[in-house]
Amino acid sequence: MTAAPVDFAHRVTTSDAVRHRRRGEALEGAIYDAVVDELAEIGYAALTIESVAARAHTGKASIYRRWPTKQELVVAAFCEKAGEAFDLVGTSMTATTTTRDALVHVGRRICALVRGGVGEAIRAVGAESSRDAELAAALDARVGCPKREALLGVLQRGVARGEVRPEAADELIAEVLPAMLLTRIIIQGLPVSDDHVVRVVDDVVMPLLRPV
Amino acid sequence: MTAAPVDFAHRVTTSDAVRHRRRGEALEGAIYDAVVDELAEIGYAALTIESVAARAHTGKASIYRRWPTKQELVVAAFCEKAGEAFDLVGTSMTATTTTRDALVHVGRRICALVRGGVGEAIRAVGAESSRDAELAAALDARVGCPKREALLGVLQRGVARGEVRPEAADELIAEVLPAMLLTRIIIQGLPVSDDHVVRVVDDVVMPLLRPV
DNA sequence: ACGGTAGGAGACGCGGGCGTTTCTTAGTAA
DNA sequence: TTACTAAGAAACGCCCGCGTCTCCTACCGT
Repeated sequence: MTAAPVDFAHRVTTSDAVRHRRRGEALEGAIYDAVVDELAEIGYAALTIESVAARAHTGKASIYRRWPTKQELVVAAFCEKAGEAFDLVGTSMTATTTTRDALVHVGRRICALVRGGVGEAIRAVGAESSRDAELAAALDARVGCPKREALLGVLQRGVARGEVRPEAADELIAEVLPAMLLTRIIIQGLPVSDDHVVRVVDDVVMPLLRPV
Repeated sequence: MTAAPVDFAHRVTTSDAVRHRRRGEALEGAIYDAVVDELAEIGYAALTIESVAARAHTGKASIYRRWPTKQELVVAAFCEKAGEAFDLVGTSMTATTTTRDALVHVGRRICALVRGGVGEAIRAVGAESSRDAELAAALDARVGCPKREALLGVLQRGVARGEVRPEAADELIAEVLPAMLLTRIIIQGLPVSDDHVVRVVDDVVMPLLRPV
């Protein structure tokens, strides 16, 4: 015994402007954008699948078809946005770029990435990952590793150029720059200016690197 | 027209063990403990007023009577736990304590504080505070300021003892130690060993402080 | 030109936490 | 001792988001 059929004829499916119907990657991109905007505006806790669907002008079904849970959706959006951020570090250095300038560049890139909705995602997903080892591993592979390698790469290049003492090309030292920026942005919630990045590099990181 | 009165006579209000009925501070302390345990086990998102009440063996009304929202409850619990943490820094140093040992001590204290449920609280409340300036200010006054002052105090004391170069008694330098520890614990969700604290102090912070 | 597939939109039933209220009773102050 | 306040416990109605399902239709391959 099913319920009486509902009359759908009254619905207006096309608004006055003829709506372009997106598919595949174009749709996924729009959903990722909606996720990040939603994170920035209302935060992870208040974010719902329904709110994302509404903002992306799509149906809930199109989202559920791709990601089973809110968490997986946010992780996917986050990885998408964070993915290329560190790949570009290597390619943007020329032979004349000093280690110091490379570090400033990486610092700015971290800030740009983490500003807005993506920072929210880090907090929220990081919170989950402290209780979910699988998620923690996935995040580390996608974001942690690239970041570590990018920074270690800069330091090792510096050693080769004679700008960095060899013992300073170390995982712990490489963590200093991201740690200083991320605590500000994510834990304290303060904005970080370009000027601040420069100060961290010049007053904290570079003194640790310089050969005696 | 009200609903028909409900018969409450069937309720068993006293379990077999005679339950001690707490009041005032004793009750509040039990609720704070329940909040922190709940944060550590299921996280901020999954925490509900009902789950806290159940764990603390109290009624929801007793909680709503004190805190209007989940957020305020968690903030209160967090401040309670974090409150004294930094006050003790000054008193635990003797005349013979070196700057290096004082820093290790502060580092361990930060780790101990942030481990478990309190770390969860920082993440969650920090997330809110990026959208709520008033909350951000309250948190900074309760936790951020004491932390900064404690660390700057250690550095200034080091200057007086000749262990620290004067220009290093700086806000930015003082941030290095907490930044290195907090990113590990809160953002990456990794445990931090005593050994790691020592390495951060000896390999990162101390080299920044030493007089030429 | 023409199915088939997937997208936009939203109804639907369900579950769970919210905030309130009700009731009994333990502890406290007068 | 007695009156009063607040604690422990749970029922209640409400709202809201979940996950599914249905409907219409734009787009794509052939």
